[in-house]
Amino acid sequence: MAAPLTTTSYALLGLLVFDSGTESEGLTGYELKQRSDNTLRFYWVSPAMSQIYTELARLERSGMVVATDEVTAGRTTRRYRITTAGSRALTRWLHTATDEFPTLKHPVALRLLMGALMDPDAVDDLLRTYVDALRVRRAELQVVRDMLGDAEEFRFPALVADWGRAYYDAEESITLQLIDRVRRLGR
Amino acid sequence: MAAPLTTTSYALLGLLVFDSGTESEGLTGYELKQRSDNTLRFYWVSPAMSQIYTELARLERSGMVVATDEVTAGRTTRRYRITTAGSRALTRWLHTATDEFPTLKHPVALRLLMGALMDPDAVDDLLRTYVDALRVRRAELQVVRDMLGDAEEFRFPALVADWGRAYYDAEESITLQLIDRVRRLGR
DNA sequence: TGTAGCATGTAAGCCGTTACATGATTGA
DNA sequence: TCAATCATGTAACGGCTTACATGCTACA
Repeated sequence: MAAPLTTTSYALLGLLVFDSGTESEGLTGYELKQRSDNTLRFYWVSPAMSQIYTELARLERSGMVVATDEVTAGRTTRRYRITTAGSRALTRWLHTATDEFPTLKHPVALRLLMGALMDPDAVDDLLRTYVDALRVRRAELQVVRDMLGDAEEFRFPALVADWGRAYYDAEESITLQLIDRVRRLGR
Repeated sequence: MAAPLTTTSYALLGLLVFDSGTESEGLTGYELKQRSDNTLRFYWVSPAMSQIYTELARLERSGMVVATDEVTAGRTTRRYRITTAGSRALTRWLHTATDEFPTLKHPVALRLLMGALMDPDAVDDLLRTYVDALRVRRAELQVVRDMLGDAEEFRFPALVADWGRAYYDAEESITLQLIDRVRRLGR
């Protein structure tokens, strides 16, 4: 058995397996970065470019992907495709029961925990800034959701995008309630 | 200016500042771990024991905390208290506007993204297991919330605990809807 | 002509985890 | 007496980020 992959590896394999349906030449590291900025970032992380290249090299060494070099006038572009082994490994991982719970690092909640040390205005500011950021995020996700449409092949990504949207909506309404409660506290 | 602290450092300082109000002798690394398991873990992370000791040593070097050794018959216990410098640094950090957005690593959403590669039953399983885990978490947080009560000094932690509870509730109801949608898809 | 985007990588370093190592105290 | 809990640390290492380094291509 090969060394177990990280979740981020599987996420990248997921992007590649989606692409493989379309009979394309594969994806470059650069393109992979763009796709992960579009989708993965909302539910996992969007790895740094350098991390993607490192990961890709590792996946290639373990036979999960194959690369083909396109040499176009002095410049080499590497395109990666998922292999049968890669897609088998991915499917196996998907079917492996897991008890991993989502990890949340919430700097706003963390700060609010110490709200007693803050000016009331600063607390209000903190929460309002967060609501604004949530709206921006929600809008960004909406763009992605619109791109997915209701096409058969994008059913699951669309489902997850709807999930994300509902999550941002819930966060916003909770935060607005908090703003209210904090204001009443202040007086 | 000293080297800037990590968010986790500030989180630990927050635990220490809360304790300092009660005129205690300070907290041991071990106690700090217990407290972070109780609160921080829901909104940030609960660092490993070894990380807490490392962090504490660093905070001491930079004058944010002071340690006193209690030597009790062959055994040494170190208790840490926050210093004035530490609490000033913490307050400054709290008032520093930030645009950090929460980081979410959601293995369930990530897997659902690739739901097309899974057995319908496996997808159902995945989501149901998640709902169960959410309920456990919610119950754990409820215990913490009950401990906080409606005491003046725990107002903000209580507020944040309510936030967490509302978040788990929202996640549960969204996930239940997803289970339904996925089941309809399957037929 | 210059800047934004395409494209690929290496190096240094931090944060944090797991594994390892050790020993005292308390209560069933 | 034995297990759980209290208590403190070191070592090895992995994942990921930022900074650095390089150069082509398309377009305004």
